[in-house]
Amino acid sequence: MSDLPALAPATKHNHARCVRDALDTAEAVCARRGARLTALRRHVLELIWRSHKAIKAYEILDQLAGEIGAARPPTVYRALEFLMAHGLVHRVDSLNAFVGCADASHRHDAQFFICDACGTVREIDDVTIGRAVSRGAERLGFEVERRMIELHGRCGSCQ
Amino acid sequence: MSDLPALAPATKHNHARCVRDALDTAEAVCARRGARLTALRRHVLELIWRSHKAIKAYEILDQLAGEIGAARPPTVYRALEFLMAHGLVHRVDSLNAFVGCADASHRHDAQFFICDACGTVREIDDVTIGRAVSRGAERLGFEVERRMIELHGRCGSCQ
DNA sequence: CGTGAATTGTTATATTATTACATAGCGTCC
DNA sequence: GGACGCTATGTAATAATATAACAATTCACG
Repeated sequence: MSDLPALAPATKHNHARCVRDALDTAEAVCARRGARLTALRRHVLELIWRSHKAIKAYEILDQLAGEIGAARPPTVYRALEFLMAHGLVHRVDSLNAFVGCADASHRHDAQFFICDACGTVREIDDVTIGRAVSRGAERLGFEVERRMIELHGRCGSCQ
Repeated sequence: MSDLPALAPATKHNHARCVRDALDTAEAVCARRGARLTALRRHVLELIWRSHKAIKAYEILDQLAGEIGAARPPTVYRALEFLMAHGLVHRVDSLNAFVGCADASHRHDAQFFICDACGTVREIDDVTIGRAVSRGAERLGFEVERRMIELHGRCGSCQ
């Protein structure tokens, strides 16, 4: 399992461009809101986008430490908190890890398909799933505020 | 937020019986499989069933320690591992906590509705949600092995 | 510039979980 | 019944994940 970009092989994927787009979107989103995408936060976001796998907070920490010299947990967790607050990054609860948001330009539901073989996390927003959940909630009289939908298994190229 | 049983108030709920049923089912499931529901494992299962909230491993540990005297993390985690392996308990990843399985008698999909106000976790098996997920996976060529669907919000009585 | 708010640094600690190895219980085969 | 082997439990240490609390710095804005 390399650290290089992991995506379905059928997908012609220019990852440099993929990262650039993510960072550009992040800049735009933050600018629009008057939020400060500082060098540190941007750097953390970039580390997260090095691959399409979920990355752990302490992996980010190690990489930062290797580059900046000093880095402590709060540095990373605060950056993550900011990035998540602005929808630029998602936390994958079942992995205690973080992944770049595939479409940070607007708020949306998301479901995560996590390949346990190669580690790739594929984010989709499937309205059918969303609606099914909403109807289930309604039947229970439950008001949903946060949805965590994470499916583990094997991606197409790892089966 | 008390530690007493928490369920929708409309639900007339005899919790003593609810626990007894859970333990009986557990005995039956284990007997059928030749698995040993030891005193310790049974005790942990009982602690988990004290309420319909998710309980943390270290809360179980504290309660055990108060009763048995000594108790160390592996004791609890091993019991949990056993109980989960036999479908008697679910892990709620978004809470790092554990909840009794509402229907341990057979394998099934599950979705969890977690009230962030009172802590109650309601487990349902909604085929519509299940099917929607399966179709989404199919479209991606993804083979799902484990589903984690946890919806946070407010239950009917906490809105 | 000077000021207040936001950001980052730093130390310590809390919380969650596992590894590794020792001991004890328990079934079964002769 | 005793030796063997397997499963379960005890114990100590530590790894992995996350937050609290307070100090120092930076930055926007007047």
